[in-house]
Amino acid sequence: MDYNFSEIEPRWQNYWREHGVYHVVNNSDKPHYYVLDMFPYPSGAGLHVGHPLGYIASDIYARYKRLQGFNVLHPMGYDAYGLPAEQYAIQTGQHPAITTEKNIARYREQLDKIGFSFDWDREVRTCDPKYYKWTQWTFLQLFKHYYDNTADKAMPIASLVARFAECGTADLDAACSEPMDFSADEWNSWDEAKQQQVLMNYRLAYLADTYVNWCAGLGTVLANDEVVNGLSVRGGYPVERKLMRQWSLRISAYAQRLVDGLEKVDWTDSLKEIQRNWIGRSEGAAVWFPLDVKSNENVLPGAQAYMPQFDPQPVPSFEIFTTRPDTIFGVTFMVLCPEHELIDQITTDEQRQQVQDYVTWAKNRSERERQAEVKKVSGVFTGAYAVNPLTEERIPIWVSDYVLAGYGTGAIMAVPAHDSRDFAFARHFGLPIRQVVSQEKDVTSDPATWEESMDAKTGWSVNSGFVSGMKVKEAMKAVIDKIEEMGIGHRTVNYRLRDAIFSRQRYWGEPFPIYYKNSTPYTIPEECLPLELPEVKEFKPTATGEPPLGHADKWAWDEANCCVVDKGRIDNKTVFPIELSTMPGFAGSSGYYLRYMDPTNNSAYFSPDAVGYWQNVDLYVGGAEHGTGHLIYARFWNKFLFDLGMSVKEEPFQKLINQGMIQGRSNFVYRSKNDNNLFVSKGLVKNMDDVTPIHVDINIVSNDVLDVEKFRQWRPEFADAKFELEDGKYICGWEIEKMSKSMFNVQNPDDLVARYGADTLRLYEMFLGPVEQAKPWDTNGIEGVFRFLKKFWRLYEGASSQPADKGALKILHQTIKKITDDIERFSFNTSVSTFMIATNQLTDLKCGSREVLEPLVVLMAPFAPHIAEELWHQMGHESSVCDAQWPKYDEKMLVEDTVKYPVQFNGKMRFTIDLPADSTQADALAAIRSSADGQKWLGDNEPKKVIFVPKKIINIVL
RNA sequence: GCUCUGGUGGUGGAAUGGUAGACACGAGGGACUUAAAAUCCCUUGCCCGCAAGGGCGUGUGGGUUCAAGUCCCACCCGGAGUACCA
Repeated sequence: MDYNFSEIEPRWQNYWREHGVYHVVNNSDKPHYYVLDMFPYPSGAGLHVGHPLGYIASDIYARYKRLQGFNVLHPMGYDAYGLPAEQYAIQTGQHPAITTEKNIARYREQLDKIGFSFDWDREVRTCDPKYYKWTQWTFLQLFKHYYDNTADKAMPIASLVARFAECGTADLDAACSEPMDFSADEWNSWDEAKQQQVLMNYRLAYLADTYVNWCAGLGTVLANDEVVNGLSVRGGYPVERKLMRQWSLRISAYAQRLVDGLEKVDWTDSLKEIQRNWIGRSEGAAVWFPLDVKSNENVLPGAQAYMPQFDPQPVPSFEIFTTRPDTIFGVTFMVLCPEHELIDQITTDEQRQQVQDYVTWAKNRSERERQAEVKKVSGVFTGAYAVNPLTEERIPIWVSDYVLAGYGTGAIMAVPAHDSRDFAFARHFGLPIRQVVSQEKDVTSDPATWEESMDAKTGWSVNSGFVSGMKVKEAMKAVIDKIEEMGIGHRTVNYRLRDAIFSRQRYWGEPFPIYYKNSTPYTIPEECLPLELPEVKEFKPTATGEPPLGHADKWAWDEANCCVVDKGRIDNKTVFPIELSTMPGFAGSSGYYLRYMDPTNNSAYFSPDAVGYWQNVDLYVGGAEHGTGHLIYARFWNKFLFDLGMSVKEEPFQKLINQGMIQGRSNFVYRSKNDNNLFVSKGLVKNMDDVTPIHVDINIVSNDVLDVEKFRQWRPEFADAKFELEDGKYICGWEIEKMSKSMFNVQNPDDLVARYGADTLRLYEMFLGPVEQAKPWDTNGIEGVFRFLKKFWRLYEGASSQPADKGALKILHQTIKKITDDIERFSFNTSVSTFMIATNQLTDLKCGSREVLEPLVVLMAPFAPHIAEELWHQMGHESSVCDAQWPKYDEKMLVEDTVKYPVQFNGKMRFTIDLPADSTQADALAAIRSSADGQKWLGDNEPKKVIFVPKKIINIVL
């Protein structure tokens, strides 16, 4: 009987479903193991061959762990909220829930055909109220907590309130938006609204006026990771900076723990590096520079208020951040960002007009413009001066947009000799440049002759007062010690990581469980969750510019009856308006891995028992493109839940594997420029200028040979196409590009499953190359894998209970060893090769022994579960191969009697020689001498040196 | 610019300091067949040679080593991330 995958595969898929083979329980004597895939957004296009790559790899590992005796959690679900379904709704009026439902059904159908071992009883969908109840719940907890830097964890707001009532902000070290300083009396004298306003400064989920990434094209605000080069990642619309009142998550409070945690996880260095760069920790010093009040009559007394918490100076000062305190003797000007609040107060009358014009211009520039013109230097002098606290020099204060408002204090001390940006600025405006670091001790040169600044953090200080002659590192320490002693600054750390903007002016997302009394936000009680997404008439923003939820009629909170009521009943006494924004995509995906542990729990996010059993994700597989988004947010979310005592591990994903992107391989036909109907085969094109390459659907091309009949039918304009053929064939050109519809290079897994079966698809995706490497999709090789499976199948047609001979057993044990090693290091492409080698060898030996074939089928089961299950049952087993036992190799079976030694002379391989495995160096040399090959190369010469590596190699140096 | 990756036959790739090119695809030749499909066998890095055999070969140039695709230094090229973060 031939290998009939189309009969076998659906039959076993039904069997698995009916027998609940992949159902996982939360209690077991077995050790636990959690294998997770990044769940997909169900797009309208369905899966292409790139999606299952990671799923297949994780499925192999999950099945392998199960065969090793682990209780394996391997769930799947859908990241179901998102922009495309909503954009589609705006265009067509079809409710996003319907679109999403349809797309999920299609995904499920495609996934089922590939034979994954997912426990579908645990499926989650982020748009399901039973699920987002807990997304909303977590948001409420974030709202009700603040970050205490002393305890280094999140603490209840209630304890902060108690503290304020007792001692105000005294000794408080908490993450906040603005430093605050008040007494218990002040706190107690404030009314409810004022107190709420103050608390907002500390909450981990807070409402604030912040500069946001406003994307008019999508009608919403975006997080930093959703914007690339000034354009939205989704849709590519321009993004501008805008000051808006938005919900944010105080993820910056966790910056240090997010950096530290990277030490504890088993991720690739490159991904850790991406996160480290994104968090952007830099050590340095905060230094207060006093204003030169005497020489600047325009400085208002109000400037003093700029330093509310820290007031060491008799004169007004402003704070800067620097990573190079050692260069403080080289400061020749100061720069403020255009948003800096000091600008108005210090600018002189002569400069006022110019400064105002510049600030207006800078603020109105789009992010894209600003980024595109980074090389262009711009700025203006304020007319005011600061004083260098160490040299007492008078230093001009400038305004420029190369200093960013969102980092540090939005003000810098400029050291043009040792900072390339300051250097460019100084050169452009003719400001002085002073060398304070030299690469060779006491050797200086005239900065006027320099072509660039010396940014390196190495060398010695020069022209630097008391630190002159010190190494850069010592000078840094000495300067910080000095400014701390003077009380004008301190050692500090800055992070590039900004708080995550959490509001979206969209419909298809989780509603915020928040209502407003006099524009002060209040939380909807936890027991009233979920706050369900209301129906709306339209998915567009309202005429007044409100988010789509503004169209909802029933969208007001009845405080007394704790229910959502009609908007018409809003009286701001007992019925209040509900928040109109929804949460962003990363809200639902930040904690889903925990929910899989206990997906139907209605009284808690997940039970302590469930998380106590599963702990965290042991293996997470997904794309590296989530490095600055999902993988940061999820780590933050998990750490917060850890602080709450809910999650039990600080890091959610212990080991992480990035699957490489599958690129498309496009095919081209070449249309003659002289004859619009003539297509020239690739080999016959003499000059590429004479032809126009046209993308052609890869589904009508096989091994780069075009099916000309299908091409004529493909599109009406090609119906009468003529061809110039080579050897009777039309050969297409090819190129590696992104996989996309417009390039006609999308490969749909269903077509391949229909043609070759799921097992072939699974093996072939693995056979393409290392999982983590990007590689082009090319169906050319799939035939080879299909042939292999047919050959593997034939091996079992002669299965018998005869004992196996030694050779066959050796092949088996070698295979067990290699496959086990390969799976452990996620080298699945070499596993497939190993199966091919074993099958070829056993076929040559005509081995039909069950003693060999049974363990072999277990080895195959994680890779090709359908054929393995079929053969397993054919050999008389009643239970699923999924519950078989992973074979162990016997070292004794691998022992070789003789070893084929490569013999090198001066490091060049000349011949091989068979020697007994226990040969010594002397034995080997004697054998070489007496062999014909040995005579030829060695003759009667005495080797200068002989390297003999037992069982590996012999190298003779002459 | 900075950071991280990668560079091996016509193609995908293998080789954890020890025989470079495993395993496949493609190509060429052959067997079986009325034919096709399927299956099987041989050849296939480049150069010289009828052959035996030899030389050259892992982006480039150096180095370490008995031995380098693998380790070190410098450079070139591709991909990804990031982008005035002081």
